[in-house]
Amino acid sequence: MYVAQSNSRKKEKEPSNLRSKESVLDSIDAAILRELCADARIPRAELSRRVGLSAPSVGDRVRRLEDIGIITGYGARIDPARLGYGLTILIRARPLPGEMANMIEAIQDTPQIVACDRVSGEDCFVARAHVRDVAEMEAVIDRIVPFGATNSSIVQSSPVEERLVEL
Amino acid sequence: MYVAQSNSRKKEKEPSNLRSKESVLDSIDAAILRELCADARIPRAELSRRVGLSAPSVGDRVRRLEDIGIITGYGARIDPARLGYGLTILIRARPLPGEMANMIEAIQDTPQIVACDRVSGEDCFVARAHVRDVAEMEAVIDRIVPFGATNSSIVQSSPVEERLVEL
DNA sequence: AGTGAAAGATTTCAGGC
DNA sequence: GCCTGAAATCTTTCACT
Repeated sequence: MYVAQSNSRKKEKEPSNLRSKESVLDSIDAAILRELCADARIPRAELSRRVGLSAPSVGDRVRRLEDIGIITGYGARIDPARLGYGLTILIRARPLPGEMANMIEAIQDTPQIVACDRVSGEDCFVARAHVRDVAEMEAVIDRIVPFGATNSSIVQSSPVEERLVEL
Repeated sequence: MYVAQSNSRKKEKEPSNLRSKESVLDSIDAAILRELCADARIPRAELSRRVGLSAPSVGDRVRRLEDIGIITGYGARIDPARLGYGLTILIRARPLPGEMANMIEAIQDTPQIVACDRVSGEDCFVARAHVRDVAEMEAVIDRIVPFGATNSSIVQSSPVEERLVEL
């Protein structure tokens, strides 16, 4: 099926600047996301300089990225070690039959656990916790153990620090 | 050894407001951290209103929290699903003898992997990746498989979304 | 630490290309 | 969609309580 797409009646605009309503990002949007992930509080003037656009245009794009849900918010990064939580641990857990709800509740009610995913496969949960020492690690594990099997590991290093997917 | 600490010559200040140089946070610091984690771009005036302190004082505290390394930075939160990465997967991996360096390199060079921890115990690495579909999941795994054993899971939900440790 | 005000930036809004 | 320029806000800093 052939449809003439060129030379149709339309305003003479740079085709490369056209972006479909909610799909892909152009290279400038990608640059904006990278800069905002690195520093959410960068001034608009500095941001616009780095991506090569005027401040109002950058403002429009940032607002659009927020509106369509690509940017969901802005947060401060906290160093748990400086708060006294010197150990980061990962806990894999599989609830006993009938204990799923109790295990979820125990995980959510344990403040040292800062993130938890439910995953497919043998393990059911993978949780991340920050603790002050091994004794507190044990205490955290003991909150989950009543409801199933756990397997804990101490994080030694992070070969990949939190980063953005390819754009 | 007895040293008189009360009634010594000092300015009459509220003892509860004294904070040692780099140790604990008072409840206002904790409130500031919570607010900034929830919204790093909150205006100072609004922040000071929420924590019940004047804007200059809040500014001082935020600067201090940055200076002593508790706040390490500010970042934008991105929704990978809106970028087309509809699947989040966790990959546990253990390198074959002599393949440790190659596995680390493969992990770091795979852009879909957005975080990776090296942990103690049987598994050596726990990586998080965002992929567009199962085919891309397979492609990511295949980049690591040559260097050791892997065990992959699909993230189904997150009972605990990224949150701050107790303060 | 708080208040109040002034100076410096930033974000936002016009109007035009 | 982007730019220049001005208005409205916000942040920062300073002096003083």
